[in-house]
Amino acid sequence: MKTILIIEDNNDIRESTAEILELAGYTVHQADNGKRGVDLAFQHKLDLILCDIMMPELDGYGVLYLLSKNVETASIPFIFLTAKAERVDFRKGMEMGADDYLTKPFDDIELLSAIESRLEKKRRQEEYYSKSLQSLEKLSAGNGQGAAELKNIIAGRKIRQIKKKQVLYYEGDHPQGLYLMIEGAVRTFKLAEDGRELMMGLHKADDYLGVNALLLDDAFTETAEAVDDSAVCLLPKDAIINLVNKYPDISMQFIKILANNIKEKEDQLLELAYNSVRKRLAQVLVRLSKQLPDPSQFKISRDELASMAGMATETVSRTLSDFKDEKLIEKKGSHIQILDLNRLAKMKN
Amino acid sequence: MKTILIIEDNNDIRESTAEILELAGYTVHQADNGKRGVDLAFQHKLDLILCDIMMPELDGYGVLYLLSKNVETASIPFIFLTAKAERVDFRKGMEMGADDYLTKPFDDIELLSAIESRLEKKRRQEEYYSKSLQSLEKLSAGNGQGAAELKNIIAGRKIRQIKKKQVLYYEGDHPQGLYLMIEGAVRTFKLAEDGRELMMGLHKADDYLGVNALLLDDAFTETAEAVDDSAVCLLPKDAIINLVNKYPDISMQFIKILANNIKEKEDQLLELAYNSVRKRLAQVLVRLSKQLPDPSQFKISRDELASMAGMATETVSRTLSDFKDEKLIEKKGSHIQILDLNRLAKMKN
DNA sequence: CGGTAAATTGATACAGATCAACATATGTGG
DNA sequence: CCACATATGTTGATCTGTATCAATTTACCG
Repeated sequence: MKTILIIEDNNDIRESTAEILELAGYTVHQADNGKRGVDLAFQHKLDLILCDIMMPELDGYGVLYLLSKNVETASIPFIFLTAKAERVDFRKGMEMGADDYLTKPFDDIELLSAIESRLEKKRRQEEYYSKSLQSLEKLSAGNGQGAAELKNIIAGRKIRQIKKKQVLYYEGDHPQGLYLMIEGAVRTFKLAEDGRELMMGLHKADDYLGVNALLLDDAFTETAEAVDDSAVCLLPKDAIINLVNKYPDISMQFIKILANNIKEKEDQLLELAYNSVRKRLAQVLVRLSKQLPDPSQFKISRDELASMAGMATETVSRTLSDFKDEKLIEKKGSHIQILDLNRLAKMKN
Repeated sequence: MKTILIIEDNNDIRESTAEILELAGYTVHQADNGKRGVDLAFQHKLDLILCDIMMPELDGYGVLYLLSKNVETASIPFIFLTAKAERVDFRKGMEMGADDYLTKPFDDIELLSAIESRLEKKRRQEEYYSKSLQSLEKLSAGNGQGAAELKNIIAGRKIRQIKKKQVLYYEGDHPQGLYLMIEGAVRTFKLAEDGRELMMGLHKADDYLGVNALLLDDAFTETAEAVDDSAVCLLPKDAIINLVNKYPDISMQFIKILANNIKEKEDQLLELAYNSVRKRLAQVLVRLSKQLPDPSQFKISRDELASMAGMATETVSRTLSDFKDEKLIEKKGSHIQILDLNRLAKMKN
């Protein structure tokens, strides 16, 4: 039977909720503060967590943060219990990776249906993505012995859902493992001293994330944030390091990833140093069109474009308007449609 | 006894020179055009090459170019034979890596002493650098089995001298192997479409060059040019690839090099995108001070600084003058002395 | 010591940032 | 489903940092 953890400082609420769940046939663990909750989550194999936001010691956000940083607990469905359905809180929680919200007071039906629907969703997702995983196997490429083991590791890992705008990891965090993207898109960026951000890369299905930090055994040098709802698979650090040390075909694979990365960065440097804003933006559009699922049209904010091309958002706006006048693109709001990719790619300074 | 190859289309000159050399006790091979000369150079183990510049089929520069691209022949002393001692020719030849010039007509004494002095120089250099190699061994670091083999490879390789401004390889060339810097400094740069160059890196003793291209088995994406007279050691491609595939400690070493490289490039990107010219130049000076042998003072042209910081040479001039006024540096011609490294490093936008 | 290359300085032009006002989209609650 | 609110995008006016062009001055090397 499924196991559920309740983290809630109010004894009445916690115990009555536990009672309901036990009656419904779940195994229940209880924690009366965040710290204990995290401890319990690490000790037991859980299927779902209910967690209050406002708590002494360690609040709900803190719990979620700690759990999401650990490989084992990151993919456990997480439902917040909250007194007032405050807008801000809701957003913040969802952005951090909570799966649902329950507003107190809730009745039995509300509670049980939220839990069931969440567990069911999880199940369906796992089923769905196990298919994606199979298509990925070609990625962990080839014939070597290492490739086979890598496939095993990938197949055995849970898949983690990431909602749009949610952060996968922050610059300065230490890597838990290697992220393999299953679906969606994630952007990585660095922050300048003045807070402006510069996009370093855009990653889609089949890409590895955090290769650098993992292999150097150092902190992340970039922040990774989901552009769309995405799915990633976290391959544990030790297993990967082990594989790299054991199988030349695997280490060669990573070497190639790194070396290609360098090439890209060098090109970006050259571009940034000597190309006009016009040309830079055109290149960004071309790159996006190649990397995003639909090559002819996509949604992207001016802010993101600006941080990709290293310029001001207003300038992006103006330049896009120019492009539109020149029949290179069509645009409406944040929706951009490429009309003449060829001419964009050949744009001169 | 030493073996010498003469490449010269004029039969009289070639044969009389060969005669002199044979009388002096050298083994002599002769070629009456560039192509045949290159063939002979690949077939025989040579100690020195004499080569005419003006020849049909393949001229002296072509011969030198082809030989310098091959691992086996790159370090053979190369002396040009030339009719008029034209300044331009001289420069060009020396920049391409010729070791000496003999102006026709030359007498026996001139010829023999040039050859002897060149062979002697070579010998002394090898002796000198074999010491450098020993100090390098710590580089091919550590304890693994691979490290030991790498040491062997390095110890067995000839050392190649590179004169200031000489090009080690061009963007688009295919790598022969991996360059390990023994002494001096080499800069790598990329060319923008309009011909301006952007410096990607500055490499000094103990650095590997061309890691990227070699491991990707692709063309060089940058041009490498000596900043000072330098010495490099060319480790043959096959041997390195072999080592990487065989020993995890070696592949890990390269992975670290690549990953660190990416980090650097990312920082440069951020810098280039959002920092003022002032700050960028300051950072470049700081980086130079860290990478060059003498941290407090060095010689560098405004052009090079400009291409490192991605700006116009005039702007470099102006900014350096500002720095001087602010007592951050002292300068005279292309000679720069750092006065306040700390304040330079902390320069704000 | 003279000729050439490199560095400096001044004047000017202009791309793109910034500030500000406004328009349009997007999402939410009634 | 509409109306409101907030976020996002657009456009205009202005300012500024840096490139560019041109004229000297200074360094460098045989």
